[in-house]
Amino acid sequence: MVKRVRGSTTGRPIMALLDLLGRRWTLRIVWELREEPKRFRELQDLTGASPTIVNTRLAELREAKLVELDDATGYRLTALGNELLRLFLPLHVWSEKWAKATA
Amino acid sequence: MVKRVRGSTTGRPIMALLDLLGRRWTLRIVWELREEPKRFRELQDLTGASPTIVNTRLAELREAKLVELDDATGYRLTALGNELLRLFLPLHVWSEKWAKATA
DNA sequence: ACGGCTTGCTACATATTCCGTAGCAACAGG
DNA sequence: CCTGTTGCTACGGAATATGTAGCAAGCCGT
Repeated sequence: MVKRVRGSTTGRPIMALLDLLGRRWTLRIVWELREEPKRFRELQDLTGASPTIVNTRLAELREAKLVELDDATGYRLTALGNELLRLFLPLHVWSEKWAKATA
Repeated sequence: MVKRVRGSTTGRPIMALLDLLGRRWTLRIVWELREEPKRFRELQDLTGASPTIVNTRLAELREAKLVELDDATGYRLTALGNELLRLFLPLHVWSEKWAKATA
């Protein structure tokens, strides 16, 4: 497994971030963790992704220090991950507007 | 080509949006269009993605009314796309902080 | 009218990634 | 023990991405 981030040879953090978030299920998983911690299988059921992918994405997110595993409660966002999520929260509102515009 | 958005059977716009943005190169392409319009080959060179994918993503983004093609200048964000981008701009600053934290 | 250039876009074979199912080892409770 | 839950992995087939080549249409200069 390659460590280097795809398409981001520039070394610019924003590129690495866009690459990380631009992977199937990554954004969705972060989103599902927005409120309460979730178990591995919960994330599986909620997203509908295969365990292979859930595991891979969780590993990437953990390495990126956006997600951590608390044995007692499950996977949850780190402080850093929460900051990121907060940047994404306006998307929820905006997506409603977008849905109307594209309908 | 399937119209229905992957993994978003719920009908919730946020899921459709997260799915659309969570595809390889989508976020990156939107990002590259943040300032000036770009030509097809410019996007190819900037991102390093294959023309097949660039074309596919541009088609998706155009259908989502986030990107449009102006013959004179190239691909650019629509008004809607610009709104979305503005929600993402704080990512740029945050990514620097994130890079330091993960280093 | 011809060559040379750029435009958006496509074909096709290969490589990578993802999916779906099954199942593992560790642990907890009954 | 038996059963259930935990995180996680193996593996074969399906979907997606890559990399290279090239097409048709338009423009520009000669």
